Amino acid sequence: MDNTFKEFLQEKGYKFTKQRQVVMEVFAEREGEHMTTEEVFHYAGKKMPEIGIATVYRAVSLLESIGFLTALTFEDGTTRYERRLEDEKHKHHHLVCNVCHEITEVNVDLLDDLEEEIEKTVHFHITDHNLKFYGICDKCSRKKEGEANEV
Amino acid sequence: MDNTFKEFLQEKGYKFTKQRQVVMEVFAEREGEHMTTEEVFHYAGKKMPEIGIATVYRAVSLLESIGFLTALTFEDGTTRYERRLEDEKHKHHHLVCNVCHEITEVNVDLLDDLEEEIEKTVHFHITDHNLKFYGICDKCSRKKEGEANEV
DNA sequence: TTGACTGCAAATCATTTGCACTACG
DNA sequence: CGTAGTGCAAATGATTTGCAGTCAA
Repeated sequence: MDNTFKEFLQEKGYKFTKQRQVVMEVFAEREGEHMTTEEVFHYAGKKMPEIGIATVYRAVSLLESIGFLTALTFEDGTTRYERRLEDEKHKHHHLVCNVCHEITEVNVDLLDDLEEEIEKTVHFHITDHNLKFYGICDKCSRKKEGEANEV
Repeated sequence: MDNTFKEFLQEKGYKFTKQRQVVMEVFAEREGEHMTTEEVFHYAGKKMPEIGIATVYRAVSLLESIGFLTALTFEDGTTRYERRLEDEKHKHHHLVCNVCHEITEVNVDLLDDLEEEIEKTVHFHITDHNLKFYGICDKCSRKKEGEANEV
């Protein structure tokens, strides 16, 4: 598995260093998580205590630029990263719970029609889009009901 | 017109101060612009040189909380504000040009169906959504063509 | 070997906060 | 008049950068 990581970097002309490896491993071992750089640093530190946070910042932004990661920006301004899956087509969007702040994913391809419509109407060449839904997840809304009954 | 501003604040129990007035005026005079707090500060300073940036930060976030403004967060992490129009229904989305960074607006209501679908499928109660399109605006793509021809 | 990469600490940038002062209601 | 609101400067938090030392190719 490490080998894939190594190639990923070397194909693009970057060195495969221990710290980059560690950062990549953190993402591989935490599929589905959306981590801030601080969080990545925290997990990376468990595997390699000497790693510096500046290095993690540099690694994470490098990995984003070469397509290993995708950056997500939320309403509250925080930036989080997720591992970019191989199948690029598979565009997904995020549901952000306002209570527990958990981020889940949904697949909706309907946006393609929308883009086409906009391109024609407004003459704007769309290359990317960003859709996030905010609300309350199932878990939290059940919890709320429970609390209400306790009164 | 100032009177509306005054009421807007006083109805919610806030004082109508000169600095808040100035900030509101800046937005009123720049309909359609999406400004960072720094930019608001800059324009406000022309009307009232003594105003402090901390006050502008405070004013802008107050105005957002009482519905006079809407905050927008972009991919690059910047937060910008736009004046919230009276007709809340009128949900619009943003087109962000990657070249000139100009932000334009589009109206698309199709998202409602999408939300409904998601609510049913994933059991997530959606209260808000955020959709942005990134690409190249008409103006910039024409400019690019021009440059290509110059070669 | 040697330039890319790293760790560290200092710098930067956006935003927030403490505090004494001011002015709106 | 009394308190919410302000200006200023210092504090904060996230991210970046300069630099001397290190290590992958």
